[in-house]
Amino acid sequence: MRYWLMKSEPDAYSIDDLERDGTEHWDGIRNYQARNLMRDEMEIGDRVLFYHSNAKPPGVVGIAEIASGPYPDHTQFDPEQQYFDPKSDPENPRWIMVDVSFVEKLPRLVSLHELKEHPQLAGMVLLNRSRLSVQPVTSDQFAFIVDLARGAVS
DNA sequence: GCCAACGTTGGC
DNA sequence: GCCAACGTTGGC
Repeated sequence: MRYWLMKSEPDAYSIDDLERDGTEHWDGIRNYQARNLMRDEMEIGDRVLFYHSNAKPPGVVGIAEIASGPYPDHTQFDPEQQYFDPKSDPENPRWIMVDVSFVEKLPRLVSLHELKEHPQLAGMVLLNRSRLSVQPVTSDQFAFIVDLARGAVS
């Protein structure tokens, strides 16, 4: 199993929205690196740290899991949609998405500020090339952050 | 709202 | 293929 971190702006879609919905398709990814990870690396059952970006404060708020393989993101073909891509060929869709299911909310938010304080996490993609909205985390990083939220480490 | 970092586009 | 211009992300 692999581990991931996925960002969402809570004003657009929060962990509470995912808890309510249970499962949601992760549309709107328009970055090739993020797309390639979803298309080539993710597997059903992989665990995801749900991260609130552009939030006060930004941080990890919950756990989700990958619930489908990759399939075309329909929003790329709809001119009414924010994520419309006129250059994408319906015969060979440029953008894909996966389904994500709610697992649990963490007992507390682990803020970006707090993540930066732990040398164990210094290698996180989030803390280095922070713009990727879908990024891998190691099993150790994943476990450490969940332990932080649960008060099992400090 | 600012702006640094980064990604994409397109002229050459 | 280079790189300047432009657009987006996301912390602050």
